[in-house]
Amino acid sequence: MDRKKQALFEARARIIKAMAHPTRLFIVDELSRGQRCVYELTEMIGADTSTVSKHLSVLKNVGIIADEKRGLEVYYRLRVPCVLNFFSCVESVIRTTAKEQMALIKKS
Amino acid sequence: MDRKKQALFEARARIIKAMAHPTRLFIVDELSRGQRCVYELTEMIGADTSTVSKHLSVLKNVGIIADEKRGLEVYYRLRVPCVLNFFSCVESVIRTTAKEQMALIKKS
DNA sequence: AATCTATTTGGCTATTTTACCAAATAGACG
DNA sequence: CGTCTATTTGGTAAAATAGCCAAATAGATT
Repeated sequence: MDRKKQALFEARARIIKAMAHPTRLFIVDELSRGQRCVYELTEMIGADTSTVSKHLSVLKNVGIIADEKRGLEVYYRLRVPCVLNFFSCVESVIRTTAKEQMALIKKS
Repeated sequence: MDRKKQALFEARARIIKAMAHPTRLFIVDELSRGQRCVYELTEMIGADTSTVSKHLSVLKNVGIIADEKRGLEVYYRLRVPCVLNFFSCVESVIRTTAKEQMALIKKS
Protein backbone atom coordinates (compact mmCIF):
# COMPACT_ATOMS: atom_id res chain seq x y z
CA MET A 1 0.00 0.00 0.00
CA ASP A 2 1.58 3.28 -1.09
CA ARG A 3 1.75 6.46 0.95
CA LYS A 4 -1.08 8.13 -0.96
CA LYS A 5 -3.51 5.26 -0.50
CA GLN A 6 -2.54 5.06 3.15
CA ALA A 7 -3.33 8.74 3.62
CA LEU A 8 -6.70 8.32 1.91
CA PHE A 9 -7.78 5.54 4.22
CA GLU A 10 -6.52 7.45 7.24
CA ALA A 11 -8.60 10.47 6.26
CA ARG A 12 -11.65 8.30 5.83
CA ALA A 13 -11.07 6.51 9.12
CA ARG A 14 -10.84 9.82 10.96
CA ILE A 15 -14.36 10.70 9.85
CA ILE A 16 -15.86 7.30 10.56
CA LYS A 17 -14.14 7.21 13.94
CA ALA A 18 -15.92 10.44 14.82
CA MET A 19 -19.21 8.61 14.34
CA ALA A 20 -18.12 5.53 16.27
CA HIS A 21 -19.72 6.30 19.62
CA PRO A 22 -23.31 5.80 20.79
CA THR A 23 -23.64 9.33 22.15
CA ARG A 24 -22.33 10.87 18.97
CA LEU A 25 -24.68 8.76 16.87
CA PHE A 26 -27.52 9.98 19.03
CA ILE A 27 -26.42 13.56 18.43
CA VAL A 28 -26.29 13.05 14.67
CA ASP A 29 -29.72 11.45 14.73
CA GLU A 30 -31.16 14.23 16.84
CA LEU A 31 -29.65 16.98 14.69
CA SER A 32 -31.22 15.37 11.65
CA ARG A 33 -34.49 16.72 13.04
CA GLY A 34 -33.20 20.27 13.40
CA GLN A 35 -30.77 22.52 15.22
CA ARG A 36 -30.16 21.91 18.90
CA CYS A 37 -28.12 23.79 21.48
CA VAL A 38 -25.74 22.13 23.91
CA TYR A 39 -27.99 22.07 26.96
CA GLU A 40 -30.90 20.62 24.98
CA LEU A 41 -28.68 17.75 23.89
CA THR A 42 -27.15 17.44 27.34
CA GLU A 43 -30.57 17.00 28.90
CA MET A 44 -31.56 14.29 26.45
CA ILE A 45 -28.26 12.47 26.83
CA GLY A 46 -28.01 12.77 30.59
CA ALA A 47 -24.23 13.19 30.84
CA ASP A 48 -22.04 16.03 32.04
CA THR A 49 -22.20 19.17 29.90
CA SER A 50 -18.47 19.01 29.38
CA THR A 51 -18.75 15.47 28.10
CA VAL A 52 -21.41 16.42 25.58
CA SER A 53 -19.43 19.47 24.54
CA LYS A 54 -16.43 17.27 23.84
CA HIS A 55 -18.48 14.87 21.76
CA LEU A 56 -19.78 17.81 19.78
CA SER A 57 -16.28 19.06 19.14
CA VAL A 58 -15.23 15.64 17.85
CA LEU A 59 -18.02 15.74 15.28
CA LYS A 60 -17.29 19.37 14.46
CA ASN A 61 -13.57 18.83 14.00
CA VAL A 62 -14.12 16.39 11.16
CA GLY A 63 -16.80 18.58 9.58
CA ILE A 64 -19.89 16.47 10.20
CA ILE A 65 -21.64 19.20 12.16
CA ALA A 66 -21.32 22.99 12.36
CA ASP A 67 -22.03 25.43 15.16
CA GLU A 68 -23.37 28.93 15.39
CA LYS A 69 -23.55 31.09 18.47
CA ARG A 70 -26.84 32.84 19.10
CA GLY A 71 -26.98 34.81 22.34
CA LEU A 72 -25.60 32.63 25.09
CA GLU A 73 -26.40 29.35 23.38
CA VAL A 74 -24.40 27.56 20.74
CA TYR A 75 -26.58 25.84 18.17
CA TYR A 76 -25.34 22.81 16.30
CA ARG A 77 -26.60 21.52 12.98
CA LEU A 78 -25.84 18.68 10.64
CA ARG A 79 -23.53 19.89 7.90
CA VAL A 80 -23.41 16.72 5.80
CA PRO A 81 -26.79 14.97 6.05
CA CYS A 82 -25.67 11.92 4.09
CA VAL A 83 -24.14 10.53 7.26
CA LEU A 84 -27.70 9.46 8.03
CA ASN A 85 -27.29 6.87 5.27
CA PHE A 86 -24.91 5.08 7.59
CA PHE A 87 -27.84 4.07 9.71
CA SER A 88 -29.72 2.14 7.05
CA CYS A 89 -26.65 0.14 6.18
CA VAL A 90 -25.84 -0.50 9.81
CA GLU A 91 -29.38 -1.78 10.29
CA SER A 92 -28.87 -4.13 7.40
CA VAL A 93 -25.69 -5.49 8.99
CA ILE A 94 -27.65 -6.06 12.18
CA ARG A 95 -30.51 -7.71 10.29
CA THR A 96 -28.20 -9.98 8.31
CA THR A 97 -26.50 -11.15 11.49
CA ALA A 98 -29.81 -11.67 13.25
CA LYS A 99 -31.17 -13.70 10.35
CA GLU A 100 -28.14 -15.94 10.33
CA GLN A 101 -28.31 -16.55 14.06
CA MET A 102 -31.99 -17.37 13.72
CA ALA A 103 -31.07 -19.97 11.10
CA LEU A 104 -28.48 -21.47 13.41
CA ILE A 105 -31.00 -21.79 16.21
CA LYS A 106 -33.49 -23.56 13.96
CA LYS A 107 -30.90 -26.08 12.84
CA SER A 108 -30.04 -27.17 16.37
CA MET B 1 -32.85 8.78 26.50
CA ASP B 2 -34.52 5.51 27.48
CA ARG B 3 -32.84 2.16 27.81
CA LYS B 4 -34.11 0.87 24.48
CA LYS B 5 -32.90 3.84 22.49
CA GLN B 6 -29.56 3.64 24.28
CA ALA B 7 -29.20 -0.02 23.31
CA LEU B 8 -30.01 0.79 19.70
CA PHE B 9 -27.31 3.41 19.44
CA GLU B 10 -24.85 1.14 21.18
CA ALA B 11 -25.52 -1.62 18.68
CA ARG B 12 -25.04 0.79 15.81
CA ALA B 13 -21.86 2.21 17.30
CA ARG B 14 -20.38 -1.26 17.65
CA ILE B 15 -20.68 -1.78 13.90
CA ILE B 16 -19.40 1.64 12.92
CA LYS B 17 -16.52 1.27 15.35
CA ALA B 18 -15.49 -1.87 13.52
CA MET B 19 -15.02 0.23 10.39
CA ALA B 20 -13.19 3.02 12.21
CA HIS B 21 -9.62 2.08 11.36
CA PRO B 22 -7.62 2.75 8.19
CA THR B 23 -6.47 -0.84 7.86
CA ARG B 24 -9.98 -2.19 8.24
CA LEU B 25 -11.30 0.28 5.68
CA PHE B 26 -8.62 -0.93 3.31
CA ILE B 27 -9.71 -4.50 3.91
CA VAL B 28 -13.35 -3.68 3.21
CA ASP B 29 -12.36 -1.85 0.06
CA GLU B 30 -10.17 -4.69 -1.11
CA LEU B 31 -12.80 -7.34 -0.40
CA SER B 32 -15.26 -5.35 -2.46
CA ARG B 33 -13.24 -6.56 -5.43
CA GLY B 34 -13.41 -10.22 -4.45
CA GLN B 35 -12.37 -12.80 -1.89
CA ARG B 36 -8.91 -12.56 -0.39
CA CYS B 37 -7.03 -14.80 2.00
CA VAL B 38 -5.12 -13.54 5.02
CA TYR B 39 -1.65 -13.59 3.54
CA GLU B 40 -2.77 -11.76 0.40
CA LEU B 41 -4.16 -8.98 2.58
CA THR B 42 -1.14 -9.07 4.89
CA GLU B 43 1.20 -8.53 1.96
CA MET B 44 -0.76 -5.56 0.69
CA ILE B 45 -1.04 -4.01 4.13
CA GLY B 46 2.52 -4.65 5.23
CA ALA B 47 1.85 -5.37 8.90
CA ASP B 48 2.31 -8.45 11.03
CA THR B 49 0.06 -11.38 10.09
CA SER B 50 -1.34 -11.47 13.59
CA THR B 51 -2.27 -7.80 13.36
CA VAL B 52 -4.15 -8.34 10.12
CA SER B 53 -5.82 -11.43 11.51
CA LYS B 54 -7.09 -9.42 14.44
CA HIS B 55 -8.44 -6.69 12.22
CA LEU B 56 -10.26 -9.35 10.23
CA SER B 57 -11.80 -10.78 13.35
CA VAL B 58 -13.05 -7.35 14.40
CA LEU B 59 -14.88 -7.02 11.10
CA LYS B 60 -16.10 -10.60 11.28
CA ASN B 61 -17.40 -10.31 14.84
CA VAL B 62 -19.85 -7.60 13.87
CA GLY B 63 -20.90 -9.43 10.72
CA ILE B 64 -19.41 -7.17 8.06
CA ILE B 65 -17.29 -9.92 6.56
CA ALA B 66 -17.43 -13.72 6.56
CA ASP B 67 -14.72 -16.35 6.30
CA GLU B 68 -14.39 -19.74 4.73
CA LYS B 69 -11.51 -22.14 5.06
CA ARG B 70 -10.21 -23.70 1.84
CA GLY B 71 -7.19 -25.91 2.27
CA LEU B 72 -4.71 -24.08 4.42
CA GLU B 73 -5.98 -20.63 3.58
CA VAL B 74 -8.89 -18.77 5.09
CA TYR B 75 -10.74 -16.68 2.54
CA TYR B 76 -12.64 -13.60 3.59
CA ARG B 77 -15.48 -11.93 1.73
CA LEU B 78 -17.75 -8.94 2.19
CA ARG B 79 -21.02 -10.08 3.69
CA VAL B 80 -22.86 -6.75 3.61
CA PRO B 81 -21.70 -4.79 0.57
CA CYS B 82 -23.67 -1.67 1.49
CA VAL B 83 -20.85 -0.67 3.83
CA LEU B 84 -19.19 0.58 0.66
CA ASN B 85 -21.77 3.36 0.67
CA PHE B 86 -19.97 4.75 3.68
CA PHE B 87 -17.14 5.77 1.40
CA SER B 88 -19.13 8.06 -0.86
CA CYS B 89 -20.56 9.90 2.11
CA VAL B 90 -17.18 10.15 3.78
CA GLU B 91 -15.78 11.63 0.58
CA SER B 92 -18.53 14.19 0.62
CA VAL B 93 -17.64 15.18 4.18
CA ILE B 94 -14.04 15.58 3.07
CA ARG B 95 -15.08 17.57 0.01
CA THR B 96 -17.36 19.87 2.00
CA THR B 97 -14.60 20.61 4.48
CA ALA B 98 -12.06 21.18 1.74
CA LYS B 99 -14.38 23.58 -0.08
CA GLU B 100 -14.93 25.60 3.07
CA GLN B 101 -11.22 25.83 3.80
CA MET B 102 -10.62 26.94 0.23
CA ALA B 103 -13.17 29.71 0.75
CA LEU B 104 -11.41 30.79 3.92
CA ILE B 105 -8.08 31.02 2.15
CA LYS B 106 -9.52 33.17 -0.63
CA LYS B 107 -10.99 35.62 1.87
CA SER B 108 -7.66 36.28 3.57
C1' DA C 1 -18.43 47.12 36.35
C1' DA C 2 -20.30 43.03 38.56
C1' DT C 3 -22.81 39.08 37.92
C1' DC C 4 -25.02 35.40 35.75
C1' DT C 5 -25.45 31.75 32.06
C1' DA C 6 -24.04 28.60 28.46
C1' DT C 7 -20.25 26.49 26.83
C1' DT C 8 -15.41 25.12 26.46
C1' DT C 9 -10.96 23.72 28.27
C1' DG C 10 -7.59 21.48 31.42
C1' DG C 11 -6.46 17.88 34.34
C1' DC C 12 -6.93 13.38 35.95
C1' DT C 13 -8.07 8.37 36.06
C1' DA C 14 -10.00 4.32 34.14
C1' DT C 15 -10.74 1.79 30.09
C1' DT C 16 -10.03 0.43 25.39
C1' DT C 17 -7.39 -0.13 21.33
C1' DT C 18 -3.40 -1.26 18.70
C1' DA C 19 0.81 -3.43 17.30
C1' DC C 20 4.28 -6.64 17.76
C1' DC C 21 6.38 -11.05 19.26
C1' DA C 22 6.00 -15.70 20.68
C1' DA C 23 3.40 -19.69 21.09
C1' DA C 24 -0.65 -22.53 19.92
C1' DT C 25 -3.78 -24.64 16.46
C1' DA C 26 -5.57 -26.78 12.27
C1' DG C 27 -5.02 -29.05 8.47
C1' DA C 28 -2.20 -30.69 4.25
C1' DC C 29 1.26 -33.61 2.78
C1' DG C 30 5.54 -36.26 2.59
C1' DC D 1 3.61 -39.95 12.34
C1' DG D 2 6.23 -35.78 11.84
C1' DT D 3 6.63 -31.59 9.57
C1' DC D 4 5.41 -27.65 7.13
C1' DT D 5 2.17 -23.73 6.23
C1' DA D 6 -1.54 -20.46 7.12
C1' DT D 7 -3.88 -18.55 10.61
C1' DT D 8 -5.30 -17.51 15.36
C1' DT D 9 -4.51 -16.62 20.22
C1' DG D 10 -2.11 -14.86 24.41
C1' DG D 11 0.75 -11.56 26.45
C1' DT D 12 2.41 -6.99 26.92
C1' DA D 13 3.58 -2.16 26.37
C1' DA D 14 2.29 2.21 24.26
C1' DA D 15 -1.15 5.22 22.71
C1' DA D 16 -5.83 6.89 22.28
C1' DT D 17 -10.47 7.61 24.25
C1' DA D 18 -14.12 8.72 27.60
C1' DG D 19 -15.97 10.51 31.60
C1' DC D 20 -16.16 13.61 35.46
C1' DC D 21 -14.88 17.69 38.20
C1' DA D 22 -13.06 22.21 38.50
C1' DA D 23 -11.73 26.27 36.37
C1' DA D 24 -11.71 29.42 32.40
C1' DT D 25 -14.27 32.04 28.60
C1' DA D 26 -17.57 34.66 26.14
C1' DG D 27 -21.38 37.24 26.12
C1' DA D 28 -25.87 38.98 28.17
C1' DT D 29 -28.03 41.35 31.65
C1' DT D 30 -28.48 44.17 35.72
